[in-house]
Amino acid sequence: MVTIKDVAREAGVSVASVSRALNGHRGVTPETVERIREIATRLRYVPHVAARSLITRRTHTIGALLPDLHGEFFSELIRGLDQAARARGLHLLVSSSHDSIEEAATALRAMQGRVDGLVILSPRVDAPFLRANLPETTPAVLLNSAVRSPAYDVLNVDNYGGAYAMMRHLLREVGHAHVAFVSGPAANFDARERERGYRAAMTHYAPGVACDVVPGEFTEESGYAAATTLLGRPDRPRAVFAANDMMAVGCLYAFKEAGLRVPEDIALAGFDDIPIARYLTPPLTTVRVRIADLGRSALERLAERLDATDGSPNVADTLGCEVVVRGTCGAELTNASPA
Amino acid sequence: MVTIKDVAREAGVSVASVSRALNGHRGVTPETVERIREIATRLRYVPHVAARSLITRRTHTIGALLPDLHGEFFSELIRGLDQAARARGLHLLVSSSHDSIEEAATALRAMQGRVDGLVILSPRVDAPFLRANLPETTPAVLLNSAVRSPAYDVLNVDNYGGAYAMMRHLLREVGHAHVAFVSGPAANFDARERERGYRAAMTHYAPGVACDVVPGEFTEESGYAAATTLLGRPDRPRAVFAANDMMAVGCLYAFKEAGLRVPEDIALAGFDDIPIARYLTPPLTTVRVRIADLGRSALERLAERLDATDGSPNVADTLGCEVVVRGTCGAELTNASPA
DNA sequence: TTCGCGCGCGAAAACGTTTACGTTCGCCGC
DNA sequence: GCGGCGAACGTAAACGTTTTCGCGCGCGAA
Repeated sequence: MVTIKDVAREAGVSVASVSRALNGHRGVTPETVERIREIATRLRYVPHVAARSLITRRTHTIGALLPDLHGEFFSELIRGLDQAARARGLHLLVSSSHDSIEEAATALRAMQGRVDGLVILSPRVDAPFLRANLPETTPAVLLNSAVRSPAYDVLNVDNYGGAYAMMRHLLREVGHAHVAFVSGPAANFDARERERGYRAAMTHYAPGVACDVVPGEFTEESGYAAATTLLGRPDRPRAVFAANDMMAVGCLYAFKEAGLRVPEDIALAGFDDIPIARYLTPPLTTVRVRIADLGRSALERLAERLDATDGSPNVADTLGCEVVVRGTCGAELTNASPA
Repeated sequence: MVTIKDVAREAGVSVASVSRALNGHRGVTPETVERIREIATRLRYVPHVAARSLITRRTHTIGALLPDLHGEFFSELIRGLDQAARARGLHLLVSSSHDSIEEAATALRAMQGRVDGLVILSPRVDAPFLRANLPETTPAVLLNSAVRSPAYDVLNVDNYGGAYAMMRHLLREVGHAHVAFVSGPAANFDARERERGYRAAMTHYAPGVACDVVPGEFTEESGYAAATTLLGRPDRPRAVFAANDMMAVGCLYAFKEAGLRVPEDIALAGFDDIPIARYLTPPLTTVRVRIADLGRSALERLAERLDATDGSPNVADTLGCEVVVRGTCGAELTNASPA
């Protein structure tokens, strides 16, 4: 293995000069820099990462702590994180699929000293947990978290706004008089925000109409079950808004089984825009979230915090999302008919 | 920050004893071990990773070099890698979305010294590339690679076997007399293997019938285009096998547009079992690959190699896949009709 | 001429571990 | 009683960097 000493010897200078030259510090003439550079590349010198971070106390690595999430969401998030990290010369250490909070704690502890900062996405993580498991010197940005603390940056998808916008679309633009809502698990922050958006939009765009919330669990099966209860009522709703796409899929299957036409007999909308959404028949109207952007922003926020030596104030911010109109909401039907 | 010295001082022993005690080496009495352990946890001592790997020359981290792949494949692979890594106390450094080979090279170089070993999945990586960019001391296992070299472990999905099995199903069990094949990009190793499986099965199960291969690019659009050319022929095929699911999706849309019923008028099969597959109408018959298992195996292979000081011989191995019969191949039609 | 100052550079300390090598001591066999 | 030996433990070197400090020197200003 070739070390900095070999380069120094070959160049006839001290190791200090080599270090300075290669790191672009001042105190070495341009000619010497050039010579050292040339020799370093010729010898294929690569600085020893551990030795360097032993003294600089920087790893140039950021950790991603993720729950057991699947499919597109996961890969899009990593894609965003990875791209932004590479652009800044940082590395990405991932640790995913933590079902339990204990697992997350050990994972967090194991990352200790390996990372300069953390991106944390976990529905169960709260402030006390972080205080207990995260050394306060390590900066962290929390994704989709209910935590509001000056100690951490928080970056959320605008679940409230997205749900509100979808409801606006259904009630005002498509013209449904009433919309039922299939909610997500109560413990989930995203789910709560989406329901809040539903309720707010109902009171605004359908004043006097009572909210109609059926519980779900973010799974296809729970969506199917929720749809079944809705259809079992004497007055079945003419439009259903599911708090995520998987439940919307469950609803769609239940509706088809019941012989209902979507969207003519019953309209449907989801949330997330998973890739499946556009391949359903009919394609699912839903709310798109730019996951990769979320990851990118998170990493950039973190990188800034690492560069800034002083503590600029931590902030909570949200990332917008947009309504994608496809086949299930009945928008074409309304547009086709004369206004 | 609390170091090993603090623990030593508190326990009234030397740093050497602390190191030995905490690492489970012999040469220290059980009572002392216990005392040191207790003090270490009380002081929340965490060994400094960089200092340790500076001298042990181990990072306990493995790197994953991945191309720009999307969706389920990516996340499933990482899931498998991550689980196996965690089980062995290893960490996972990912670097993904490398379109060009140059990008992959810099990524590989940047991982130098940060990882003990590598899992590499990249259609473009070949032996010369690895020799040039990978220090030969770093073990690597290659995923879905055409490389056959004693220097590297190779772990492949059994694309040949999967394609062969699907063709056997279509020709023999469903009873199609002929099947057309939409191939993938020629540069892609997976694609070539799948085509090889198609051809072999044709000569075996449909001797005398000529192979019928239409080029595709693994994209939905190319699948749509391929289907259009097939339908434009005077004698359109009664069954089509697409080299991956996305192209099958494209075919399905083309068939529907042409007013054909699937599978009554034309049968269809894909390869990969992406999540979309089961939500298509009708659900897509395809070949399932256990991606997470692939990741798990890769990491375990690598971990073994790291533990084994001597060079056990490197091997090339394949991971099986299975035919999943759904709606598009026409199997129920045949089964419903009297044999 | 002289003083000071900045620049280029080298020597060496420091970072926190692991581990090779001593040293002490108790014990066992003769 | 004595030599030898192994167990328990300490000392210090080593890993490869970065960075502080100091030194010499050239140059501009007084």
